[in-house]
Amino acid sequence: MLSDDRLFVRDVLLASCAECGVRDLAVCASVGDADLRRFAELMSEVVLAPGASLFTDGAPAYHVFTVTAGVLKITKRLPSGKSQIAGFLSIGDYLGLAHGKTYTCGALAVTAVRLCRFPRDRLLRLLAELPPLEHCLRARASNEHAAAHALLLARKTPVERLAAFLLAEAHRGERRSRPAPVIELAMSRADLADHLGLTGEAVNEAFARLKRDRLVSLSDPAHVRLDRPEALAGLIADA
Amino acid sequence: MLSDDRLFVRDVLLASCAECGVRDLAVCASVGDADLRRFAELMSEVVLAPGASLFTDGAPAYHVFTVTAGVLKITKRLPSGKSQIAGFLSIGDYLGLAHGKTYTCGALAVTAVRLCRFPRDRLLRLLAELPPLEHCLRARASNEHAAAHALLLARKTPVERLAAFLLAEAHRGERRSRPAPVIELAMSRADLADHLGLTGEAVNEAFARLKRDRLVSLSDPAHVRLDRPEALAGLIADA
DNA sequence: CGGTTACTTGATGCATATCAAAGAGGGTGG
DNA sequence: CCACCCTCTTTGATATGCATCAAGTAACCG
Repeated sequence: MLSDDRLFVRDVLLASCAECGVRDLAVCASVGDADLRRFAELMSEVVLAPGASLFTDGAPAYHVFTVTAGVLKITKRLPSGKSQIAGFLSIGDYLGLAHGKTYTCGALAVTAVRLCRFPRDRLLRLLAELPPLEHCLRARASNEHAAAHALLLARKTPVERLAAFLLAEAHRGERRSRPAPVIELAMSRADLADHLGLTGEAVNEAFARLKRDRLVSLSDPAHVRLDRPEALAGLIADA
Repeated sequence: MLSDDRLFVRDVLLASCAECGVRDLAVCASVGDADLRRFAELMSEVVLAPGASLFTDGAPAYHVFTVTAGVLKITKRLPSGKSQIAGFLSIGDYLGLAHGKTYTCGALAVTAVRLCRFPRDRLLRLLAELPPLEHCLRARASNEHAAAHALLLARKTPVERLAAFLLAEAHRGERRSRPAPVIELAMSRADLADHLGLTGEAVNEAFARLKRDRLVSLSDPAHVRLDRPEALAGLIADA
């Protein structure tokens, strides 16, 4: 996906961020006029053609960006190898400020895109001196992370949900009795169904399938033996 | 749901938390022996019969609890008025430490339950002097909150997902152009479908239904006019 | 003007919700 | 101790809804 041939970078230094028409839409608005010059000195401009990749999931995070025009899609690699679109960014949004040293997601241009680019390490040093900007960045980051995470969990089959629940219960039980091969379900099927977002019948059918495939065995409705936990974990497509 | 007749509270002060058999399973383990006496002085014991309510969603949060036996279900009231089971708690878990002054969820006994009860305000004062305990509490709280939130979003129809997305886009657009009656979708149907966890056809069908019900109108595939945003919001059963 | 891509529409099949009812377990009262 | 009733669990039949497959239409580009 590293189609850098379609990625055009022009190190054009604007006269000043002060002249930026979209400044008040972005985090840049929280930089006072006094500090704006030092801020602008870090910046260079990037232009992407539609479909071009800005950075990929897992790549070293050298830069932080602010979108000044166009739309990008943020992709997230799933454990299964496939990737899903976690969200879209447009004018005024920023991206690339990962916690670690690599990007935790990929970014591709949907339309033609124009961005302001900041070297990550130099921006981080500057952040320490500009509390309002840092605050602004962190606030936006947490918001968008939460929203993005939400939709990724939407598609789950009854078997997947039940498997996830059983493994979670087994894991929680491990802190008491070590091997924890049998878990005790104190709640009714109806409560379990409610919690998993299913009907009682669907929960039962899911249990039936797990039993048929010899993944679990039930001595009675409340006691579930996990015969092949690793196979159970395999059912959960993506965490 | 306030079946307090079935809620038996015995103010039995244990000789000491030091004799507690499940202490090492709970957050109490992070209280050193030296501080344990002051900690134990706040504690009283509570016993619940199966089905009994410990506290209800929105009630004033006077106490914090640690489960020493049995299983509770945590219920969360949804905007639509119905409530859903957000999770189950058992031995070693604690509950009731809300951020505000009221409980953000309800708690009902599934089996017979025994708990240790601590007055919230006095515990909070003690927390300030016991950093390890506070750290332990906060860590557990964030984990379980995140896990609980995840499953609540599982059941969404294509129309609900699309409506939520359109409203989010409209809201995001408001920071640029004020009334924002028309939103521009730069991304393809396929990208949109991927993001919403649907197929392109399902997205289309959802658009068709929204058009048929006069909630939105499309001049072309990329421009969506929200004719009745409030009705759109009504489609989203629960946030 | 032909080719390509994206959007839209229709037909089919699978999976789960919904509706309905029959067995299993536990508790109560006779 | 037994019979009865009640709740929970389990099973089956039907219907809806979304995915999948397949084809047609419209816009864009060479």
